[in-house]
Amino acid sequence: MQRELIKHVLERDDFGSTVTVAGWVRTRRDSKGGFSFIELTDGSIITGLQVIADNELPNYESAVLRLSIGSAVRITGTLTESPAKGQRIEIKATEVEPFGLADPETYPLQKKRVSFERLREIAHLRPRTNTIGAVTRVRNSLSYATHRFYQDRDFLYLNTPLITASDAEGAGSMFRVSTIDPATAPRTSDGEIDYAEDFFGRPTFLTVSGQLSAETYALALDRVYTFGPTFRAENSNTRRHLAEFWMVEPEIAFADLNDDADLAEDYVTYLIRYVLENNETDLEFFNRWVDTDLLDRLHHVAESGFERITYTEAIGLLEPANDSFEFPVVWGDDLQSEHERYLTEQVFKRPVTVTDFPFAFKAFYMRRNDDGKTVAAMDVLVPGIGEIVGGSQREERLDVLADSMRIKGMDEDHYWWYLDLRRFGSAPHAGFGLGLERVVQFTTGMQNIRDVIPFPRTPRNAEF
RNA sequence: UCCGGGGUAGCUCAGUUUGGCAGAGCAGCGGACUGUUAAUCCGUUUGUCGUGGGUUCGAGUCCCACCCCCGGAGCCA
Repeated sequence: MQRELIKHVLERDDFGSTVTVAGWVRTRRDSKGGFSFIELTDGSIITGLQVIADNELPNYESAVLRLSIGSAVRITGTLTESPAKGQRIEIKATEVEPFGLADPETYPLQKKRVSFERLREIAHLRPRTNTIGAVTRVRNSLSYATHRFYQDRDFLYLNTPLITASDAEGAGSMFRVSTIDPATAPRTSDGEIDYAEDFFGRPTFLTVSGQLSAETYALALDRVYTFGPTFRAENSNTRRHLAEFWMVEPEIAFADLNDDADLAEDYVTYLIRYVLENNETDLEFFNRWVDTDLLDRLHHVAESGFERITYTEAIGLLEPANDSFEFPVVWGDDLQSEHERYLTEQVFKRPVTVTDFPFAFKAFYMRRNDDGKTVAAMDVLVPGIGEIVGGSQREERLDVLADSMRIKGMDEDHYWWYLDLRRFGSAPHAGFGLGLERVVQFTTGMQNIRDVIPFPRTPRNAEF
């Protein structure tokens, strides 16, 4: 169907030309001067296009006056310089072709602001709002920029499995994948459900990370990245957690923790600069309506970069402020949210990369440092969100890895292929995971992660 | 899962302290006005007070149980 996207129409200045647009009515205002104003949006840009519909139109009474917020319509008209403030151009309609109308008595969206909580209950209609439309465009930009960043650096895009048999990757509870009907489940002699009879002949789950799979390809093809959905069955009820979210996981061979941190910081900086350059109108909208410090903060990060400190240095910075914390700062304990916030929001006022955490509370695959106490791990923390990146240099020494697994109480037999990577042609390598939704939050100022993914999956919520 | 706050008109909320006629703004609808743009002005319709029990002459309000939402914590990205 012939029509031009509004974002392109708004750039034209060939007044007098004929243009056709299609979209959804945002508002209609009738003038007794004998015409109506129609504001039309089509999702291509946050700005609406103003259409003047004169009552000389043959279907003015039957069509134009029935257009209310949410109605779909195609309009052909003349590109005109706008005589009034508020817009540079407008369309003087010569043809108005309505599609589906929207009964204003029952259409849930209003001209006025609708709360984000309410919009989550009508997630199928919320993409029609300014905010969710802008979030969607920024999210798209971040996805595109991700591929550009890694492709430009010779990374291979790798698809790792969503269904996995590793039941202890160490990143929280998993969703079981099964074709067994609980009512007629096959049982073992001791009464347990017999997963040997299940589809894959063993217990299987939705992945909590593609990392272990990605390592196998990094140790063959040098540099890879995954970009896909990830699942956590935790009963998390916070504005920072989802049961289904999207993660980007690069994995690089012949690299140490410093290379890893460099890559993470370059990548996040690239993302921020990309949306600053390509989503200007959306970011201005967020800066005005959602978070008035947003643009200052993004420019500041894009220019001043990241602070990088070790866990031990972080403890040293936190200890003088111990009185202000609910949880005391102790070397050997993991950093609490309040500690992370203090570092990014009070001490440095910008993103902070914390490295070299104690071995005791980190994952088995992280490379043990020479001090015997810490591992080559890193977290990238940002103001307002907390952790957006978690990564490490991987343990490439077979004997040390096996030792770590024993200490963590893991069954080496389940990881025979992972250990094989260390038996044959092992090499130093590193990687990290970046939470896409948390970056969307950081770059839009949106407070709740449920509003930066099209259809959020959280405990008790899978309606849409 | 734990702690705190909340659930009353289509939406946002007041009313709960001290039990006594179910309220306001916005939206919608009707009208006025106007190159308008969160338009403005006048008029007007709208209720399973989250659900189920209980106390009481009488419960939105008090008691008990449960459900859901939001924020904080934990888990993490």
